Amino acid sequence: MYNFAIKLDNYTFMKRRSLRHNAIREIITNLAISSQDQLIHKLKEKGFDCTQATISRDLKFLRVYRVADEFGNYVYRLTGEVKKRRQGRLDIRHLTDNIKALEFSDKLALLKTNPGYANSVAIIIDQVEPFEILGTVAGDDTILIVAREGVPRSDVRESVFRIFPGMKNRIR
Amino acid sequence: MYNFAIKLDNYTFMKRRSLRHNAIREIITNLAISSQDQLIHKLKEKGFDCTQATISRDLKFLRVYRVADEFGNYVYRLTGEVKKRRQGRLDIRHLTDNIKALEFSDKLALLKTNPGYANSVAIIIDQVEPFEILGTVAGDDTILIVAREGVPRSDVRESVFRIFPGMKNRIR
DNA sequence: TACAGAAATGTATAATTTTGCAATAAAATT
DNA sequence: AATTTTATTGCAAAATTATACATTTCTGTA
Repeated sequence: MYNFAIKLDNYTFMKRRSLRHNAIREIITNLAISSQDQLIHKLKEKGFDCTQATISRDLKFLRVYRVADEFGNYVYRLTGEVKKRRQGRLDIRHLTDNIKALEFSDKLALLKTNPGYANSVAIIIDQVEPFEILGTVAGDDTILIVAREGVPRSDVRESVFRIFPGMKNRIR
Repeated sequence: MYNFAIKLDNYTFMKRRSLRHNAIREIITNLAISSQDQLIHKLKEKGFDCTQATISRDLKFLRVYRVADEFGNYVYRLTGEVKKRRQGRLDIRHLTDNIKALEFSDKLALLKTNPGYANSVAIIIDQVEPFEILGTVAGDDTILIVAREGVPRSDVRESVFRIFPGMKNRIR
């Protein structure tokens, strides 16, 4: 008699390492862990006893990484995890440095930025709410600016320049 | 005479740090860098001279992280970098679960997702390159889908459903 | 220009992570 | 079961990264 389907909901037969890996996944998705030592302690609470070296290998195996969060603290993340929205203090000058071009096509204005900056730049524009601008849609490195009906390009351009004064200096 | 397209390729007025940040982005997207010392050397080749401490701060600022690659080596990655993950059933399934609505306005289609998922979903659409869809712009929770000229809404809808079959079951 | 405050950086050091190697445990083979 | 092979782990040291503090550079203003 053979087994054709093997059920694995019983953790009893799982290897110790696999169990620990699962525990690690669970811990770092629910808690803000910023060092392997912290992880050791949380694991101990769950009954897993191991050294920091083992954790290091586990994290390597699981492709877990450590990255700065929005508050400037380091946290561990699972690969492929969806990143959270970023809010907070944004430096106009810094953002301006990452704006590459302002172009027009029909009634749309496109603000090109360095990769990853579109959202931050668009947030500023949205906060200012210039009369000339109806709304924006930000991708990764491009912002689509929709002008209010009847507003000419030059006005849109000026309103953007009003928000990011540094841009003017970089036009040749 | 007006400028309708404004180019900003003059980096002269950019802060030193911003320039270095750009260089770092470029280096780690193109090369497999596994330590900050390696990065220092590559930066030196590009004319940026700084210490490891500065790099550490730069990487923290840029939300760059280090993770094990498929060969067991550590490499630096940009946050939000496009992953060349296999496009398996599970991924599609998971993403579909995070799609909330498909709406139309004039010639534009808007795909609403849960926060943070717009980019991942848009990447899939871009990869498939359906004939009906000219391109997409992804924000945080909204994707703007631009249809090819003359393509009716129903065709756009069908092409989206073809990519995310699970949608049909959930969206009326 | 001179000055005050803020931002960026280097130095030295602390904190943290990674790894070679030996020991142990687990799995496979005979 | 005994033996061999492979995988996992701890220990200690090396490698790497983060940060406190001092110094320099930058920015805006009088």
